[in-house]
Amino acid sequence: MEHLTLVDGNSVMFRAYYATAYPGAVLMQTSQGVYTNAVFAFVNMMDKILEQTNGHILVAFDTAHPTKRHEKYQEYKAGRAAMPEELAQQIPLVKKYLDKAGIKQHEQIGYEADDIIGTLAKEASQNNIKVDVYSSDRDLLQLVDQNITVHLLKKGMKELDHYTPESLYEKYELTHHQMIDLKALMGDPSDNIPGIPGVGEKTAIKLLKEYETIENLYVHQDEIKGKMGEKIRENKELAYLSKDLVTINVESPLPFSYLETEKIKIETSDLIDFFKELELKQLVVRMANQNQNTLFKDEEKSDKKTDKSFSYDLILNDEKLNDIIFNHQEPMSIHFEFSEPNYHKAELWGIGLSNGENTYFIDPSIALNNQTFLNYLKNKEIEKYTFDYKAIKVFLMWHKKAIHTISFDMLLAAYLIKSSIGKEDFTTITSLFSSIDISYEEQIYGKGAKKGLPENKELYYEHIAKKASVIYKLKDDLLETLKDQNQLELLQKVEIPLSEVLASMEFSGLLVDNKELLNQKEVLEKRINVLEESIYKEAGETFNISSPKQLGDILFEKLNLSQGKKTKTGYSTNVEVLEKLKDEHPIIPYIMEYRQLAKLYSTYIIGISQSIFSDNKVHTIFNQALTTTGRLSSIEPNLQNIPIRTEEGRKIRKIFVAEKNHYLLGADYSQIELRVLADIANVKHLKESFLNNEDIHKSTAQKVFHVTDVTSEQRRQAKAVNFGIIYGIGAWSLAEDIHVSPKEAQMFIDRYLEIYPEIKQYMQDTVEFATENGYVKTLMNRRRYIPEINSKVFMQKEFGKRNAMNAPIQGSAADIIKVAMVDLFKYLEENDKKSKIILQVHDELILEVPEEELEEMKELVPAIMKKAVKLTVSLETSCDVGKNWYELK
DNA sequence: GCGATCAGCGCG
DNA sequence: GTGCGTGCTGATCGC
Repeated sequence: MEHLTLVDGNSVMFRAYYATAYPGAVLMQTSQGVYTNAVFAFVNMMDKILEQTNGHILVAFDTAHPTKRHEKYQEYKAGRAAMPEELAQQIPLVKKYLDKAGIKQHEQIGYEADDIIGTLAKEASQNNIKVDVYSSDRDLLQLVDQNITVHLLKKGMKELDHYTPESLYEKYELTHHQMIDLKALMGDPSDNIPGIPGVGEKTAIKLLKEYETIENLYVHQDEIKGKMGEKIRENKELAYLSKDLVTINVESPLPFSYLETEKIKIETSDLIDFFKELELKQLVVRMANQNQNTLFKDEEKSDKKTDKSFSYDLILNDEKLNDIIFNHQEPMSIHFEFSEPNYHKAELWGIGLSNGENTYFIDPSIALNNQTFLNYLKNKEIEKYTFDYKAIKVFLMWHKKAIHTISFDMLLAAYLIKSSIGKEDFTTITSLFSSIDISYEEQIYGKGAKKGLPENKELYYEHIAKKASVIYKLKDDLLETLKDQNQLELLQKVEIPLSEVLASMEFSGLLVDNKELLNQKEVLEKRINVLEESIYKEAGETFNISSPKQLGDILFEKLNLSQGKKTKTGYSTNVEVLEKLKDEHPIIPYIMEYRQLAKLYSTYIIGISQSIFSDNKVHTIFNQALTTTGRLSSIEPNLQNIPIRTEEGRKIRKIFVAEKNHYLLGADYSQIELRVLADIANVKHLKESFLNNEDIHKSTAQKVFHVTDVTSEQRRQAKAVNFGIIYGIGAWSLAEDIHVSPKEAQMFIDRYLEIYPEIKQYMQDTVEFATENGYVKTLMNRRRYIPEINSKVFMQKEFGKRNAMNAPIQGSAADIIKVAMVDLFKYLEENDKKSKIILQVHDELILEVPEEELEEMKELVPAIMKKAVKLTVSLETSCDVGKNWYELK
């Protein structure tokens, strides 16, 4: 043995936690709500440290028990803020990780991690063994010697500072022996070590350079003049006590020696299983890859990877497929595996089929040309179960094939049970509802540019087949849960039928006017070029205007404009900051215009061009199982954020047009969220206003400001409050929004809640419900879990409250329009109408309508939307038609 | 050359 | 510390 690594476990864990728990951060959690951010960062840190070791390593921890230091000084570490609950929960997990990784760990009652590390380090050093210590606690610098290097983690954990006797002297001009005295003189507020009052780092270093040690300082105490001298003489006791407290005990009675620190050989699969449990996908994949490399030597072990308890049959030809389908004219689960998430253009990699007892992998090129199989898919009498039905449906539509009668979709069911699964994959969702072990996609197919079918075909045959079997196996459990939670109707009457609607919308697509697109592209290019020139001229040099960093340098260093707030990485240059600088320099208006046009150009003109298919249409994908509130989202391209608020941006809408002899028809709910609020909170005055068809912001302003004639400014402010209320408002941010002082903003809110007292009551009740049950629900029993609401971290808890207040409102509005879509689609289908729903933008629907159906649809669409759900307030809708999207005002 | 992250900004 | 839910872009940085 020639090298030893010692890690201050508590200190590294703290850093690991706070590196990922900066204010406003959403902490990493498993789908069950177990916090894992600190474990993840800790493991990453340990991986880096392990690369530097050759086998001997120990991680030391503090215990909760008092130490010798507490006996000597009751106030030791007093006043230290309690460890956040989110971190405390992860300590046992980190310890478990160390066990699984074969890394020795130690904690000892009466001693701190420092003492354990100090004792082992000195012991090893005396035997001429090189020691590396890792911590973020500067106290450990006193251990530095010829053999011991101390590595201090800096903020964010990306960098380490290394301290040897030489570098220590360079930085402090003190020897490592003097580090104890330095700390003793300065004190340390975080450990509540007093030090000498009035002595900080500067003075302490000066004193130690002159007198070397505290002991010698007091031999010469009378030589020191002035106030400083007095203080030093007065606080002799404190200085010695402090020195005693900060001195690491390098002779702690440990039950083992530095020699017994060898890393134990481990079963990698155990560690992988542990990471899987915690859903730390990155770590699972990393370990699996490392493992693969070592497995080449060991063939036996690689057999262990294939699951013995799972078996499936391969179907690679028509005869066998005919046979199988003939024998299984019964409900089965079907899984289509695609080469990429965009199923409009994806290849089909394989099909899984299962009836619970038998599971099959079907060659995709066989399946799509086999009439028996295709007949099975479109047989309306036989139920099928899927995971992401819409993907299969749309894929088959592109191939002119049909599929019918889906009675269960695992993705939608899981989403209704727990809407936070939105961003998770099949594997994670599976592990949330069962203990079935199934590989991550990345393990099978790789990731990013390297994604593809593995050479070992059985690997993906099994994977795809297994997915089908999982769908079948989990079906009854999930349906049972939905039934218990009163959500069966939401699945069967809303979400699954909605899948059909969305599939049709996506497949229909939205036609693009190429001439208009090109025209706008050229106009924008010219204007952007002119603006660039003006900006360079004003700045006196060329630079990248799109780089906030470079722009910040120009504005705040070169032109010396008054800077507003800062971001994590530098000056903020966002629109709010620019707005304030508008009159300070002529360059600012140019930059603001440049920003606007550059956004339109890159995101909408160029971005959308890239998503146009060969039919000259864009085919978006609506994600039906993503948002935590129940809304849809739209990607590739996102058609839910096409500009409208400025005239400049709104022109983009001209590029989206109706097909020949068709019109676009847009119908939107007016104030749907406020109406939902009025209904579920039973807000008397709000309901009356809606009943009387009043301008809701105006009537709010009349009541808040006690006036009959409302100024436009008053209406604007009332509108901001109305919106704010829906989001779970705070006075501070409302103040920002409507440019008044926080105090005035608070007055507005108070007045508002006096006028609509039921809202206040509703908000209280909702937060209370969420605190007790851990979730909130919508009109149609959609749930959103809000674990943060019971957090001890203030910010997290407040965030939870706002979510609790907002989710039922936003979610109920989402429920309503979903029902309307299903109703409308059904009507169009049953009555053989040619009109098609093509877009949904949260509170509006857009249809493509043939000329001959136009008058009918103008009546019908709003009518169906209005009566989708019966509330105690009416739902009002407006309706417009035009040849392109721009004309729908 | 790729992936992750940040700042910024578009929508309801 | 400070109003909800989204997706996409270009710049930047680390590997």
